[in-house]
Amino acid sequence: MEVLNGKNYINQIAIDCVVFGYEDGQLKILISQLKYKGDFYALPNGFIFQEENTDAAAHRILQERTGLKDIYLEEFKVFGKADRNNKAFLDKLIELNYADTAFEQTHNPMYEWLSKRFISIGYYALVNIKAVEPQLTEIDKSLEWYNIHELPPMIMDGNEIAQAALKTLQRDIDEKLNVFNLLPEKFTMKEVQDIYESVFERAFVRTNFQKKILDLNVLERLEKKFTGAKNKAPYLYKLK
Amino acid sequence: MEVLNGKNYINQIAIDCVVFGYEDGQLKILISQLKYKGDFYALPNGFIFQEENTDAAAHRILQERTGLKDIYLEEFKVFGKADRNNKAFLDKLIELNYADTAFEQTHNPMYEWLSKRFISIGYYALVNIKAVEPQLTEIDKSLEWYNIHELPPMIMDGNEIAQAALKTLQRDIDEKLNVFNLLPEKFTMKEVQDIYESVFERAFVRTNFQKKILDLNVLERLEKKFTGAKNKAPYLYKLK
DNA sequence: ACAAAAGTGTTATCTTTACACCCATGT
DNA sequence: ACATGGGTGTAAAGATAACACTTTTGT
Repeated sequence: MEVLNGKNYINQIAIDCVVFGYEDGQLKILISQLKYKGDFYALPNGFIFQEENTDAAAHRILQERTGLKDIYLEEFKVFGKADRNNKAFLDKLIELNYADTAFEQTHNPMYEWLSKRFISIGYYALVNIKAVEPQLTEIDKSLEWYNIHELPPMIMDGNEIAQAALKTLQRDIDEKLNVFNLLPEKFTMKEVQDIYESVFERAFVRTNFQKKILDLNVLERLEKKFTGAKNKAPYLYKLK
Repeated sequence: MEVLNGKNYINQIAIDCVVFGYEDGQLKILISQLKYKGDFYALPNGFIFQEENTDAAAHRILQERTGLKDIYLEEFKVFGKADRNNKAFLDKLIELNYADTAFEQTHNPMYEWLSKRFISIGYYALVNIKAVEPQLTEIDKSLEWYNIHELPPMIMDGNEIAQAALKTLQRDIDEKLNVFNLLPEKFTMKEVQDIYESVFERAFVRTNFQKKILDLNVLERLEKKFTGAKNKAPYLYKLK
């Protein structure tokens, strides 16, 4: 049983979260830039308390960063390569930030703890982006949304994890009908289609897409949405 | 870094394997009965070495028990409840086997190590049952095949893990085309159908099933298989 | 000849796709 | 009036399901 910041975490296991949101017609994920010299980008991540369900840990990690309590979450893959550790990242960070202070790597318990081989459990989350107010933790310089198809290079295998999450979403989206977690209570069909097109990186025929989604029989048609645009106003829908 | 039998394993992480095989028209999985008093049944499981990929660990665990080197394996789910530990099982085992020897639980390092909360990574494997020669490890009384729909009660959440594996197989089987890993090099269409019917617990119309599988365009038709039965001999197939 | 199981073919039904057409909205 | 995007309908194409029919095998 080891300790990080006085917390009783399980050793050598991490959780990495790929948080999907939808905004301006784009599918995005939440990425933190670390508040250290050097452009370090990372997925929201954290560790698991000894007496905490792994699912609960993922929820806690995301609540800290999004303020949201009830988040749609799915565990999707374990990342467990033997050489999967933070050493390269930590050494670079120390080199760029603590070069003059002669950082004691070999006997620093935090360095020891963090530089071990880590197995990470990948979760993906679908959130209503408007409901999120990104919360900086003590190690974040920024916490922002990036288009899933234009991600900055992340530390460790962050980019690989994000791609695997997207692939899982492709597999799950029709089966679990979880797209709607990305949208506010009321939404238009075009918004649903935008998300599908981002997820699958291809266009869908508008009219057939509408039919397919309505045939799922999970949506209730509401009033029209008048945007001021000079075209027919689309209907709003909500989940039944 | 802790030690079990002198091995350098990662703490508090285990691997549980659901090994599927097909025999006598039935889908079966491999289950060990432990060589202790009390009817303890368990999935093939083990731990991960510090310098070992998790996938490699799963392969090693299965090679020890099946003798097979190249096994079709898929990681499918993490089992991470906070109360997931071996305590109840170990205490029962000690009560039934070491009652008179006043087993020192509190300071026995093996007990300490094993009774901690464990996160388990679930893998499922598909093997040609004929190629397997179950190998007893030092803790097994027997290692046998059980019909997936008639499993004995296992220690921990073994039964839950097996059910989750089956559910994953239902999802994967058409997409990954991995059924054929359950069969020998040459097999008949009926054998493929038997497996599908076990996996989905429902009947398929024979003629349509044949068409569906052949339309996948992954099989090559070979010679007929004469069994001595008084009916038309079925063709054998193999993967292209 | 016959029973049992395997293989082929045909038709009906359901799903998916492509696209024509009409409708509402603001300038 | 018209450009723009939204909604409905229809027909063609493709996939799935039901089932009749034929073939092969050993007794």
